[in-house]
Amino acid sequence: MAEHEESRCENCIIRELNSLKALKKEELKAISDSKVSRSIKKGEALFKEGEKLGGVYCVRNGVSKLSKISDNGKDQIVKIASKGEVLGQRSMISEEGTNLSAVALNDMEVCFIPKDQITGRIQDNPAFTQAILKHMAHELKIADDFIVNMAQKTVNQRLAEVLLYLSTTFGTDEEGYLVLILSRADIADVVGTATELCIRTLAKFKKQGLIETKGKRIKILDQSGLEKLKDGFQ
Amino acid sequence: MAEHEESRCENCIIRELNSLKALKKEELKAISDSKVSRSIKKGEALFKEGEKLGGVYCVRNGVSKLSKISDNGKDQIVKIASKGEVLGQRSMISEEGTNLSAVALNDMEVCFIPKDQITGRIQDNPAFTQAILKHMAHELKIADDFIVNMAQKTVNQRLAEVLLYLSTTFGTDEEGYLVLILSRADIADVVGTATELCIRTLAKFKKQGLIETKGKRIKILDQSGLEKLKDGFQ
DNA sequence: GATAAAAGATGACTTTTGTCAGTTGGCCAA
DNA sequence: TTGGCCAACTGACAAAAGTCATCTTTTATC
Repeated sequence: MAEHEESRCENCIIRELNSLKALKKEELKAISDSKVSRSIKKGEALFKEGEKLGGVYCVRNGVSKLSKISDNGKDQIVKIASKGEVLGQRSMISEEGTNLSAVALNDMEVCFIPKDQITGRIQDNPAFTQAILKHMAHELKIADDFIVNMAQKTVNQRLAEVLLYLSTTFGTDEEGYLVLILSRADIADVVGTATELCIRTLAKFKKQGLIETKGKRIKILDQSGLEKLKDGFQ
Repeated sequence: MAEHEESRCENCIIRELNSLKALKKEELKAISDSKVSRSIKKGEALFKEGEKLGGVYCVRNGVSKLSKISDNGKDQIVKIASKGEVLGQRSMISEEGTNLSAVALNDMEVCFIPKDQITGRIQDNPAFTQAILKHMAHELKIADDFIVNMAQKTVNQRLAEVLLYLSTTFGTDEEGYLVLILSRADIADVVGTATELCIRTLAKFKKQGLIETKGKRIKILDQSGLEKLKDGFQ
């Protein structure tokens, strides 16, 4: 029985967003034959830190948080991954367990691609390897910037930055509210602070006319105000 | 006039420490012919953030700090690089200016390898590309861990961790003092705090019998005490 | 729609961290 | 030797962040 056209990797537009676009038709066909589609419900984990993965996950739909629990038991969200992102790639290449946990922030659809399909292509398709390398180099730059932000900026600045990031990355709806809705606790885990302080700071932003809230939904009212704040001009 | 044997890349043992070991004899010869050796005095910069690099620097001797100035004007040291490290590699691959500044912490000897020597090898030697990829994947894991530490740990914990890191990475002299001697300001810039708090915290550690100091030199007295501290059991 | 559970919000307080204004002490060069 | 300079150090205070207890609102479920 033939699968639907759009469920085949060769026809999947998602791959234009990641390193898989460097693969040839035949290679994609082989991957498509061995891949497994999976639905992940909001709140479910794709994998947990330390786990040995048998392959990578290509995100077709939905959003996932990648986090790690520090020695003091607090969770830190390191990245928010959505459509096109390939999860588990890094740990597969360095041949370790995953360093991060991946939990769905809303309902997701992912394709699981077995390990040997990826490692095989890294062995025999230099263009693919180079694409991953370039992507990883970029990720490393982002990580370095993140380190500097966490180390040197205040919660105020970091929260302002996160709100702007959510706006530019995931966009806003017709009413101007951020499309990606996170719990206050999750926002705090991205910012790297306690939930209470996150809530208080949001309330302060609201009082200052920078944002507006409606339940857990957030609307940015003064983008340039937030940008100034993030750069330290308070 | 023939160069000294040990100044040729083919004979340089340093390359065993990095991705260059994946190169073939002829490739190394070509690199050797185009490389330029350079001496950097303590305090001098190899490059500054934002600069476009014409190649990479392979560290033969000495230690360099890699840092970035945050929007608030404070410097954050992201990495301490020594013998074998290749600097500028990441920015070359992602074809951007450097994200970090590199400043010598003591007198250094480096080899400058022109850009096209590296990009050329990435194009035509898959083993080399894979070696860099694997290294970069590992660096990314370290960066993620760093993010979690900066975000979730106290200055106490982070300073304890830095001292242990300096000890295991650069070792101690006959008297037990850390071999790599950093100014208090540099230690503070690694930890991500103000110099005064760094000094105060060192004084506290001293009072607790965890360390001993003599001028700017530091000796670890109670390693397991520091390890407990770093993991949050104070 | 009632009820329980979870998430959001707030007050009061403590701890941690940052800042400013000094003093001390070692090192180098004239 | 002396003066100047810089890094190390200290005290006093202010600001930022974390914690705990409690209350309110929202959401989910029967």
